[in-house]
Amino acid sequence: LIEGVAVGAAIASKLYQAHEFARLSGVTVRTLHHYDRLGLLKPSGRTPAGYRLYSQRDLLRLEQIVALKLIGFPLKQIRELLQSDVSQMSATLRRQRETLAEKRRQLDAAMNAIENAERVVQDINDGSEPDWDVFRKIIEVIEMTNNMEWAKKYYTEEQLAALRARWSPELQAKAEQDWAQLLREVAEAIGRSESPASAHAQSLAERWQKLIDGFTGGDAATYQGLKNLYADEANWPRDFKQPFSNEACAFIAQAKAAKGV
Amino acid sequence: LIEGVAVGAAIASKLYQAHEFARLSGVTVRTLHHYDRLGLLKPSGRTPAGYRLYSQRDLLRLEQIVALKLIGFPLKQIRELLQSDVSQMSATLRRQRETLAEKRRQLDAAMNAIENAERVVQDINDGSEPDWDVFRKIIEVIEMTNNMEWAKKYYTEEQLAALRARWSPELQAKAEQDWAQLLREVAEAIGRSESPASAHAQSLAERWQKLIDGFTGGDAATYQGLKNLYADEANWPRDFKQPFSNEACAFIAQAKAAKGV
DNA sequence: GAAACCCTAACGATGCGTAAATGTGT
DNA sequence: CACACATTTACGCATCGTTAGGGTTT
Repeated sequence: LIEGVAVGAAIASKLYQAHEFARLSGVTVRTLHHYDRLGLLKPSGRTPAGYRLYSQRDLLRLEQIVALKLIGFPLKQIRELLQSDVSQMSATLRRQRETLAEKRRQLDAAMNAIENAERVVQDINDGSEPDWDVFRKIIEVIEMTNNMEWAKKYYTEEQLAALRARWSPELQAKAEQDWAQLLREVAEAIGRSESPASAHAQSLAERWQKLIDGFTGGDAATYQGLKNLYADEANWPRDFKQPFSNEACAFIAQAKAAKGV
Repeated sequence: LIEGVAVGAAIASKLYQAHEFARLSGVTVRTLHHYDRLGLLKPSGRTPAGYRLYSQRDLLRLEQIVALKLIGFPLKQIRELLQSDVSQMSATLRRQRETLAEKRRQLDAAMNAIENAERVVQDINDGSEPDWDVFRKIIEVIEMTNNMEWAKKYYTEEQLAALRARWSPELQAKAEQDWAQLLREVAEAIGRSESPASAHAQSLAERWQKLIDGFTGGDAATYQGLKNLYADEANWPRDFKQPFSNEACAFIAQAKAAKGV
């Protein structure tokens, strides 16, 4: 008698057991359980023993779910989308595309960093340097690449293209050394209370400018971008450390100002 | 006395409390706890009260962790990497780059599907069709785009470029209708036990070939790719359903064979 | 009786955010 | 006394995979 009811229902529209339905739709039975518990896709019926029974309409809904999942929507949002107004789909799709685009940018940045690190490994393996040094440089390159990603917003596309063409990890390494040396000398000059107007201070200021030009390629617009970057301290990432002290910067600024005198 | 010990340790190398260390390194205190529990970064010491104390060396290690996380390594793997041989870094980096590349491909596929869906929404909004129809088409387009992603591996880059240039969602819709109509007629012909050599069967076979040519653009190499795709049944995704029945396919094949007779 | 399904319940993995409850003292 | 910071413990999130234990029978 009870079976008769189930058969009667089955006549109305073929009902599938979990595994059939799963094969039909390309998902696993576990996934069906999951969606059931989330209230995302409740089976149309149950057998007296509690077995889930899915209908054709369930299949349609599941296909919608799978399609929306394909384009990256989380299940929670899919549940809302499936009962929301279609007129909002346009905006929703656009937002989702932007979300994915952002993820893609991050992936690209990471891949960029890896490529740079791989280049360092290549270069160094020939020199057979100590392990810890190789590793340290890898980390450095990754951090640097990341910093550059962040700094990108201060430059235009053309400026970035020019930078990429000119600025290699080797140049970066050389520049870091030069900056370290120069900053040491500036600190000494400040320690000796040298006048910013002195000939020595002027030569330091000149070297300072040369290092900057080495980075900007002498391009005024790029230089402006760099200045904007340093001025926008409020938006620096927490792990960005100004490479020079404020005193050193002030000293050089005074030296440059004194030049005209 | 006990404090004296802590101070003594602090003299050896400045030690930081959790929140100082967190600010210094750009992570949260919670993250430090997490890494501690994972055994990824144990603080160098503890105060008598159990407060974590971090040293400069800890900072170095944390920077390494952060850098490796930046390029997408999971924490578990980072722990292994930090105690593994540097000589394997090259291969590890390459694998990681490939992993990220795969993720990027999936993102691209999803964005592609969204873009196609957006175009459908645009086109349909003008016709002011019923909501359910709009939504159904969106889902269809997403599924189709996904199928195309999967099918890509059967074609060369040039073939795909040509396909993209020629094959629009509109053409796809038209083609689906045409195929449905043709398949109906073929099924009827089979039902009537028509001879594959009959004139009617020949015309059906001709239309069949025309539809295929419409997709391949008449290019023989693309046609071969398509045949490879259908031959590689073992690798079809679970949700790919052959658009035609085996009987229909056999009937057309016989009709083509009979043509020469 | 056995094969082949079904069910629910619950842990695992990923990387912390966010309390809660409680102790310390930079 | 109170403020700021510390500690441990544990739930939450997202999406199922994977047993485990125990019924049902397309």
